[in-house]
Amino acid sequence: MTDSTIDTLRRLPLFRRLSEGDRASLADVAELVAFVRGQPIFTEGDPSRDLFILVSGRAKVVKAMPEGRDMILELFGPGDAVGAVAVYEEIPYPASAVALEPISCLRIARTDFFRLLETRPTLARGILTALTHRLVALTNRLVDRNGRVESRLARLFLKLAGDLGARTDEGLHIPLALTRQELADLTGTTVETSIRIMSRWGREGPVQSTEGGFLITDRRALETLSLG
Amino acid sequence: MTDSTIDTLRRLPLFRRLSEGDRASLADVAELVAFVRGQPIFTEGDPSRDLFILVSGRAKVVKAMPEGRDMILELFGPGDAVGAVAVYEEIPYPASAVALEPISCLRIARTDFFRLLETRPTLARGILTALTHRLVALTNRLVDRNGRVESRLARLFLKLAGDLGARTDEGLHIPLALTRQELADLTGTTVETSIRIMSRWGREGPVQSTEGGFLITDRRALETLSLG
DNA sequence: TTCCCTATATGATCTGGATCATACGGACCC
DNA sequence: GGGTCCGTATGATCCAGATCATATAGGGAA
Repeated sequence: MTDSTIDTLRRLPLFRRLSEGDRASLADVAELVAFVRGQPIFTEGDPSRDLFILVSGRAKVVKAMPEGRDMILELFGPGDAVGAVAVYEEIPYPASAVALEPISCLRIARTDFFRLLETRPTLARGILTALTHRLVALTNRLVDRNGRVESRLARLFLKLAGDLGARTDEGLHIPLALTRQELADLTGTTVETSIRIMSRWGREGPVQSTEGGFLITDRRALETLSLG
Repeated sequence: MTDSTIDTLRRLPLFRRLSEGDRASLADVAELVAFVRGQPIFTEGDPSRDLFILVSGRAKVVKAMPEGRDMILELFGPGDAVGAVAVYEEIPYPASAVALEPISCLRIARTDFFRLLETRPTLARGILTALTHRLVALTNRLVDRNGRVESRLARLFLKLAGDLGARTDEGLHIPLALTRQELADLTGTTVETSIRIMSRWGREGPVQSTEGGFLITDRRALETLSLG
């Protein structure tokens, strides 16, 4: 397993600049684990024993709101460290992480993580960068919660398109199947409202639902909507 | 100036654990500057040349929304580093920082900041901790934006009380003068709504406005409201 | 003093979207 | 086959709070 783990590490931006020795010692303590769609990686309130680094697939970090509603705090993709803050702060996971599709990730125990941090300064630098990026992203999420729901949904699809959109002859394809509920959790609205907008868009508008994802047929219209 | 700067550094949590030598080299590059209430420390879009560390007083970080409305992203107090992310990422300030009262802070130029980061690993560790704390705080801000406006306002006052409330015989006193507009910017509502709630609370409710701040007369009632 | 500007205050509307209700197709299981 | 989920869909109703409008009390500046 160790050899393929080293290969995996070599492909992740976070670890690409490490020396071979660093990567080897990291591979020693990292274990490759897989999850199916909908499976929790960890659950809100659990003691944070492990840090996870996404290798393939996407995951959501959700926080259960007091009224029972869920709120999606972040979407993670390959190379992102999930649960890093909880592990670093030695607090229980403040939110749950759930696989949005079949994923694989590296699991690193807290104790190993801290040992690595002490012995590999370059790793600390990489983590610092990752954290500042997440701070910027979270700030944007805060700002994004303003305006009409339709604008927020439009902005969400523009962001998804930027992150993982693939040009096809029919338009921009987003290969990520999100339920209307998940769209609602991402934009801070209710299922009914997200369904209403999505079905209207499906008829006349700029985004179609496809099996396994979405298709943006009119990016320009989406940009106009995102401002309103 | 350097001597008093070292004294100042010794009192900030972020730098308390540094060696005397570390502090001396930091004091060499830090300059103590003052701002009056309402004065911008830096402005959104400006190139991020300097990092600021608040020594006394409070400041707000605001982002101008497209519709002209302002949004307060964070409140900073003594010991907090303002503009750290922009400086570290070498991007223009993504938001403005404005003094909420007469403040003083240390200004450190980007180049000096990076030089310090390289030569003083303990400093990097301290910054890492500060960043994770801010991540947690920002996440809470995201979650806090749910529920009725009155609940959000109640939660805001409970947080302010926890941060800087002082017990008096009449109740918990918050020595920070925020305008109704700033309360609105913090809770994501309009001036009119924040004025309505504050004047109702002033008559019958749990929070009174005083010169120079607020007085919480019924913390229990505020906690009840914060859940609604 | 008068003028102007800002913060606070309060009333009168209007509406986006939450809430409640009902319905329908598909997947899975017994 | 007939249940029982779950995701999607759509209509009907309702209300918190945005918006618009107007008013009053300081606080400077001239």
